[in-house]
Amino acid sequence: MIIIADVTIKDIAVAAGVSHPTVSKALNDAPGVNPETKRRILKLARQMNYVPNVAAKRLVNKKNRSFGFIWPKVEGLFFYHLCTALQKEALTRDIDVFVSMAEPAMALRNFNQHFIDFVLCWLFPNWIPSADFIKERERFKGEVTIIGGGRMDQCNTILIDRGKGVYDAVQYLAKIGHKRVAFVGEDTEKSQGYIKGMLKARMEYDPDYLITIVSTYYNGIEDSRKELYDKFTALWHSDHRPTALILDSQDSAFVMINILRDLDIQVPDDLSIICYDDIPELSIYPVPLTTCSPSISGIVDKVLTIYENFYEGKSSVKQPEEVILPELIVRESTVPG
Amino acid sequence: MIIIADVTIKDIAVAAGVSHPTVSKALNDAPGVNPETKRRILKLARQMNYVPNVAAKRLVNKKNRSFGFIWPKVEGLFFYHLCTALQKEALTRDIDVFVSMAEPAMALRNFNQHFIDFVLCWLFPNWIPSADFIKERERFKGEVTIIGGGRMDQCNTILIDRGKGVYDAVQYLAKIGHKRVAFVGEDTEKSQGYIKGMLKARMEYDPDYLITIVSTYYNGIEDSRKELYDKFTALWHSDHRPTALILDSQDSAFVMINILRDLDIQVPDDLSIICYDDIPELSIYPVPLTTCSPSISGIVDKVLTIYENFYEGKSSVKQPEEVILPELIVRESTVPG
DNA sequence: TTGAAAGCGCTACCAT
DNA sequence: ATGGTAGCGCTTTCAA
Repeated sequence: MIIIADVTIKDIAVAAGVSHPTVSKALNDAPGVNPETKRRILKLARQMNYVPNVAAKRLVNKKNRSFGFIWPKVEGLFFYHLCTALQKEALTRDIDVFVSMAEPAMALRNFNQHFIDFVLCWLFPNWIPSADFIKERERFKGEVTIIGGGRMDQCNTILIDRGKGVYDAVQYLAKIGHKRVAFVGEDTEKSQGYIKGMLKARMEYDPDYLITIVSTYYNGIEDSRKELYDKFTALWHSDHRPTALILDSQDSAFVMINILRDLDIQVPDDLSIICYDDIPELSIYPVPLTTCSPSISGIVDKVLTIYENFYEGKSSVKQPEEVILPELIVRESTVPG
Repeated sequence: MIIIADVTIKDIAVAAGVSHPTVSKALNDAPGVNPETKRRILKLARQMNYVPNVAAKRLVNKKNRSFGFIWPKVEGLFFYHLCTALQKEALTRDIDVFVSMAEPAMALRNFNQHFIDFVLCWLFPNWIPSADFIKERERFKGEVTIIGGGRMDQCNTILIDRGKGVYDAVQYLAKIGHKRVAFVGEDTEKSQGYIKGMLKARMEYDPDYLITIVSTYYNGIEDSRKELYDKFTALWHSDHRPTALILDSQDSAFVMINILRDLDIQVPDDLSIICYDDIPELSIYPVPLTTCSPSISGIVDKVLTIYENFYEGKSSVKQPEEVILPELIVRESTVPG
């Protein structure tokens, strides 16, 4: 490979017959440079193909418009779509986005080393900061925003009221006449919201309606499917067959819809369905699914607003915390029950 | 926010009672440091939470064991799994991985600005370098490896012989007795491999067997599904109904398997199936799919080997180019025809 | 084996 | 308005 020595401000200084600090000022729109001199320097810089050395710049001062996202250790397409949306919007604002799939403390450290000064970290409600994470956050030059349920000192927080989202979904089903609503998913704030929603709506509740499973991520898809299949068929053939089903994630949806097909259960005629997470892939099912999901564009907006505040220096950890409420999007998988 | 000044090698030097060049040598495994001194310095560095300043390192032309991956603008889970595998293996080798979803030239520029000095870029065979990409590659301090079919001067290349992969898949089907094999997918090297394979195997070929579709990514899933549904049912009810089907991607698989269900076609009894791309999600189907796919761990190995060569300085753009051949993994979706 | 000094490209400060 | 100088954190050279 041919190595071409980079043009430096000193080279430009020589060519322009000025000193290198003057070139630096001209190039950085700093005050105190004769307009005529500045014009000459700028022109020369262009002609000579000058490219600033970011390492040298960085060694002297710090901030830059960059953004790091720490991808949680969770399968699924939601985060892919979030990243895509984030990248797209950040581009219009001239922010460089990087994604790390490393464990959070490590990711934060990597971002710090590489001068990324705003980090968004998706963490779940059961997360508690590890000693490493705390250390890295202290060392981190910029700002950290935690979204998804995790909390920590010195970090902005965006909560997602998943419980309320599912609660609302249950109320909607009640409103359109359903009496027996089941829930499939992990035991989280979502299942809690489901139970509260059932109580509030005075539905016919039976413990069998709450089908909790372990994430396919930990359990393997095959095993999850089998467990779910057994539990669900038992419920389906019982005397309290549900008329509607809430799926707590795209994860459970993929498996569950598959099971429904095997059992020849028609959606929505035999069973109405609401699925948490709204991603395009869900539309491969014959029936467009009613979903309950935090809006990706809403998340992106909120996060980039925090970013801009940080960049302007107006930043500080906010109280009260921001909360995002999942929205219900009614499509064809739900009918009056 | 509490600002804690970074600890530098000078701080360590003071603590260790040596000079900072000695610390530098110790930290970089350079020769000429008393083992005892070195041990002390290393321990101190750990205790003091020393993190090297990559900008300063870069200023003196040093590499920093970082790796950037440019995620192609394609939906699908394959790249997610690739990233995960890459991250995992890189961790064991102490390499920091960053992912960018920006357009390639922009991504390269961002990586350069942030001192990431090895970039892997997934690009398809029809890709031709944009002026911007060429410019950014020239400016880029480190090394660029292009994988997936794209090529460019000054870059390492890893090709994937998708055509041969599909060709081999056809030969396998021929070997187990199939006579009429159809193909569903985009018009790419894969469909070319399919045609060559059909000719070689002296199969009963009919143009109807080649069902080309536009990626769901550009077309929308609904439209793709409808188009595919029409074409396939026509073929299925013709007098030359296929006994086996090759799907060119997870993308077409998701849609096609859905269609097969609607038509009540049983896999593999009524139809054998081979799918390109081997990802865990495909296992949600009742029948484990026979797949034909570049091995993710193979890709990771190959790429990290190139990385290590680069890091050791033994690097140069290799000729001939490396080629990865997709592997056939026979599962239950194919039976003798 | 060790360390003093130079220098990478840049910006900040303070003279001029 | 301009430029000399110092210094960011690091590696390299070379003398001790």
